[in-house]
Amino acid sequence: MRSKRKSGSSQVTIRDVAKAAGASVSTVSAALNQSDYVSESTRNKIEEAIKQLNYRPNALARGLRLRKTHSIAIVVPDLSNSFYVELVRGAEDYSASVKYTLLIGDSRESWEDERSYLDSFERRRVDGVIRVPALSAPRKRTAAVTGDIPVVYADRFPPLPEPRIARVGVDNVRAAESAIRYLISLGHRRIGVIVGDASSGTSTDRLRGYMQELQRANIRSDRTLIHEGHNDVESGHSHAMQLLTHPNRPTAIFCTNNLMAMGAFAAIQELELLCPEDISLVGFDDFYWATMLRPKMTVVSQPAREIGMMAARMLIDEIEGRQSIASPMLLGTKLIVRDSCCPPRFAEVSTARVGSPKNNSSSGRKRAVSSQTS
Amino acid sequence: MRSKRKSGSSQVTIRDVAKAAGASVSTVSAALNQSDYVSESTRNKIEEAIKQLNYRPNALARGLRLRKTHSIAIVVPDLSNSFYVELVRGAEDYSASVKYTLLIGDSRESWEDERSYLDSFERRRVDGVIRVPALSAPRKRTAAVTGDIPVVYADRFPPLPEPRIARVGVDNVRAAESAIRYLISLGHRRIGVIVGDASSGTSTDRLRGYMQELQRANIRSDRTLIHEGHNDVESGHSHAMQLLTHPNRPTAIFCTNNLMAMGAFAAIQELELLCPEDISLVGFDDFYWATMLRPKMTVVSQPAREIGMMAARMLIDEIEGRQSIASPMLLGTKLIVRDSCCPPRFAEVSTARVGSPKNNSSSGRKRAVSSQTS
DNA sequence: GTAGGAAACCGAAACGTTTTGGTGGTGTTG
DNA sequence: CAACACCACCAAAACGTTTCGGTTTCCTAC
Repeated sequence: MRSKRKSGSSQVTIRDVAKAAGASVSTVSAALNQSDYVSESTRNKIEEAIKQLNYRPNALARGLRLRKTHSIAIVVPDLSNSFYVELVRGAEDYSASVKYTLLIGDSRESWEDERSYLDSFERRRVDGVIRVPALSAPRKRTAAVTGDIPVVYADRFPPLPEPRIARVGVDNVRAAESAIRYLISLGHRRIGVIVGDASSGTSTDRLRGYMQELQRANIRSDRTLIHEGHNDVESGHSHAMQLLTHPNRPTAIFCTNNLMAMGAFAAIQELELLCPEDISLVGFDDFYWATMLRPKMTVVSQPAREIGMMAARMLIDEIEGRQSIASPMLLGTKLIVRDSCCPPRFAEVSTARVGSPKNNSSSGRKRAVSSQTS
Repeated sequence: MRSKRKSGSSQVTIRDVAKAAGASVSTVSAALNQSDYVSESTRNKIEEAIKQLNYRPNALARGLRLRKTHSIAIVVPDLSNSFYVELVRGAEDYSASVKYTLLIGDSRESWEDERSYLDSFERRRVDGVIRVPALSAPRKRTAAVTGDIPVVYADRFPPLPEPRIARVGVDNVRAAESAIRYLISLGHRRIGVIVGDASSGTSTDRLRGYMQELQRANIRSDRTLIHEGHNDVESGHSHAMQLLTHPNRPTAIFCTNNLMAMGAFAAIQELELLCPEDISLVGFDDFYWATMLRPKMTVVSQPAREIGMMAARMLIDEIEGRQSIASPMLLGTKLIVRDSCCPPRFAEVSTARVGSPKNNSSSGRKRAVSSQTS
């Protein structure tokens, strides 16, 4: 009973074109793939026929025959995070420039969804896929699901490198270090950190950067200052709440992704604390709204678009059997200083110091103040 | 010289499965499509073989044979706008629930890009497509590019309805009316509006709502208060600047999309005006950051996800030849009152009023105040 | 004991491309 | 004139599925 499409011509094929142009199927095909020998006159006749019949080549048949679809896929964990939209656009731009189509998947941090996307892409025989694994994705080799096709990891990657799988992202350790170094330079000694889910390598790296930089400055790390969230606004909010209502609260907070930074920002506002006077805040990933908030947020920004482009490039290089960039390709981050940080109000610096408390207390305070006015 | 994939089995096909299971190709196919008669024992053997060989059905071949891919596509104009991400997710959720795959395109408001997406989807023989046309898309019938496949318009649609093409969105006239009515009830008389590109029907509808509501309140509309932007932050910013630096500036501004509202918000901040005391602001589309700004922004919110779901539903209904919802399906909007509006400071109400100025001035202010506290 | 029919399976033809290996026809060269 | 190269074109065989019609086997009923 189901009424099918339109009336007449259900599908116009290359055969129809051939007939109309008085040529053979193979000639039409040759003409289409603008190679091989086909005379000017027949080429014209063919183009005419194509326009006439409104012929659309069937990519399914083509892909089937060629065993190649000229398409790649990307699956990101959260399209509502502008960082990933930027990343996708980078990948899109590069693929378009080399005539590949990009298919997009949004796993919403669910391994189930990611798996189903990968599966669907694999059935569709994409030539390769860029993965930003969901947090809940298994950390073991997932060859089972991606099968035989080329993969590159972007942004996040599993702890131990897999043989034939390229990676591109940023140096998260150094990125975090730069943020912490900056805070320390302002005089902060009690710095809280809200990292993402430990299951993502990025979070552990960023935490490591935090630790290392503290250590370098001879600041004892305090476990109560380290909170683990889930890369979303909610957890940023709740963990910031905990940090801020702690009796001996930090003078600065570093959030390792933009959504958690937003949550922390909201928490600060709710508690009616002054930012940056009462509490300094550093976020991760630059995003448009960061400049729209008051105070404008200081962040360490990642080259999202470049990561996407690089990932696509490395993937397509691999697909076409070209030698590509060296695998763990790490791009640089940038600390963008805006208005959400300043020296701590009462240079609590002192209390964290190692030496005799009183001396350091006063000198520490002076130093902090002077560093503020400088 | 190009090194192909892996080593051995380039592709395992249904034939391999058949061989391994000691069955025929047709039986395996029957087993896969869980219909038809196939005995328990052979079904088991087949499943065993599938697992063993890690067989993945080839969607290309399947689609080719079936002339149906069980996939639909959506192309939205701006993935960095959370409204469209929500819309996409709605479509995704519905399609997934009925076992369709959703392909996503992000045209970035460029007709060239949109066209190329549509083309690519069409070649891929998706079963249908949801379009949110780019602003620069031609307003005439675009059958040429979508060819024969079912289409439904979501959110935006061309001025005159096309015969077999369904539409789903919101009633933009009433949505705008509700915003303006609210502002008027607060006592505003000079209300600026920044609408999107006139080429999208949504913008003209929203402008019409604005006009109608003013008229209903006997307020003469002032052409200098009407600005046409481009649905992006930049133009929101610049037009708000113009409105706010105007000698006789409005007491309230209504922006017809979220990005322009952000731009206006930024402009207000830059001019160091107090919102809402100096200037009230109403945005369009709810978005997460709206609650994070100070003041929290009052917006008219659209059911983005539902629009996406509806669009997918209507499309798939049409694909499967089912009777669907009546075509111009308009969902309701909601005015979400937050903190970005209050009665105008000097009830300039009076000047716009028709009757005796002084009376209305004072009464207007009082009324507004009470309506706010209620 | 045989006709009838259901159950379980199978072979082969399509779906719309690309590609391989040809086939004539036309110049050019020794 | 034979040999050869080259040009423009074509027929047919894949690519990996699904489906249509047919075949075997086995049971039941008369």
